[in-house]
Amino acid sequence: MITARCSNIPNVPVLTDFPADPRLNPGMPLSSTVANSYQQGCIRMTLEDSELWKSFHTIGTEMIITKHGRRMFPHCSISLSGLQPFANYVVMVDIVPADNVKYKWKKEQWEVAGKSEPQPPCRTYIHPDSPAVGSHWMKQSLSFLKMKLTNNTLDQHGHIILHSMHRYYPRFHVIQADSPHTVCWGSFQTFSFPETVFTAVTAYQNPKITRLKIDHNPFAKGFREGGTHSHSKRCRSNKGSPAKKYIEDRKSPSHRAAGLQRMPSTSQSAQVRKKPASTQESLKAGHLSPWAPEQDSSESVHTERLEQQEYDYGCEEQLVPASTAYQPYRTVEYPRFPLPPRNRDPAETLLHAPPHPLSTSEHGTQQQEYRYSNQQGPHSNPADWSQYPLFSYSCW
DNA sequence: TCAACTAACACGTTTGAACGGC
DNA sequence: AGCCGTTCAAACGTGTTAGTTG
Repeated sequence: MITARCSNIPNVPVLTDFPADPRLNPGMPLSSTVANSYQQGCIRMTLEDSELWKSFHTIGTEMIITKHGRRMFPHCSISLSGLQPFANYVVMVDIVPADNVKYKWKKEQWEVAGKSEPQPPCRTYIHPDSPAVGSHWMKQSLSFLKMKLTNNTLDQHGHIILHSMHRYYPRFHVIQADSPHTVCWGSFQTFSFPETVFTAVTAYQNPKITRLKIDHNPFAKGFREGGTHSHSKRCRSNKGSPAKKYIEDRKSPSHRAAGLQRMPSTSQSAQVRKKPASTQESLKAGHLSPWAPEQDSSESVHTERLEQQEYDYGCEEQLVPASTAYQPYRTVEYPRFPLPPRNRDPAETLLHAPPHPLSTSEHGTQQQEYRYSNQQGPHSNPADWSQYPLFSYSCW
């Protein structure tokens, strides 16, 4: 079930424990009808590990943020198709608020705890392979494994700055550009996935999330054994540990004969290719939270409530059901300057200027500045446009 | 008093340099 | 000399926990 659609707002999933009052959820997507303005040759994006994401989403994904930066788990990994093989593209991610409230964990569930904090400086993580030709991007999946989240607003490492106890979702941008420094001239498309919404936390609140992470995150294997991961449990001998066995296995002749070697490191490889059985088991075990989508997220992204919303992010964005490759019903192109010949009304293009995640009603000024900049043409120097979230951060 | 946050901790995984064999 | 596979230690990433902060 494809649910891509056109709208002026970020597309986020519907979480049924969100407060019913739409004023508390201005970031919720509109349930607009699917447009038929399919554009030939437009880009498809697929979320890798969508089953894993769904497993977390079902419970209510939480992402740890720390002062020094913490990776996401599950991490963002996507695959692309429909790019022009020999054209250069820059792929980037930013993380934007899913709504304008903050939450608290109370009595085993999330509750609204008031209006959101002023948004921290929004940063963009540019995929380290950028820029690369379309054939490169389409060759294999793109992993944003090394992207880190922090709650340190003074962070100097370029990590994505978020507020704890707020909900966010990642947006993926594909920009046709020869350099990250020219992305502001490139035509770009924005994608988001309904199951990637998460709550930023400094410590896990929902124990189900902890268990799920321990089950799937290789770095958390030290916490797998036992129901409670007490300190005493962790202080155990290395004897028979997975790592020890791993080293021993690699030494054994059978290991060599079987060709079991350490995989070459690559930033492109998806960490979790197959959903372990434990995920399904945990789902079967009744880990369905009251706010979980009760059906495939690709079918759950529309709600009536959303139709009431008018939330002007000044952008268009494609909502991508993760279970299938995205089939664009409508694409958004932000043309270069000077404009290449396109069958598009330039005035319309300006209306769809790249979104500023802060461009909520509270941040209308910045949004206006952004649009103004686009209308005026290229910025004179990087410093001019680095204030805008899409161009503020690169990771190479 | 309580919720949120921080740093330290121990453990597993990843990385990459060094080494040896061909 | 160059390639390939193996080894291994250091660096990194993880969730937990106790203490701190507001």
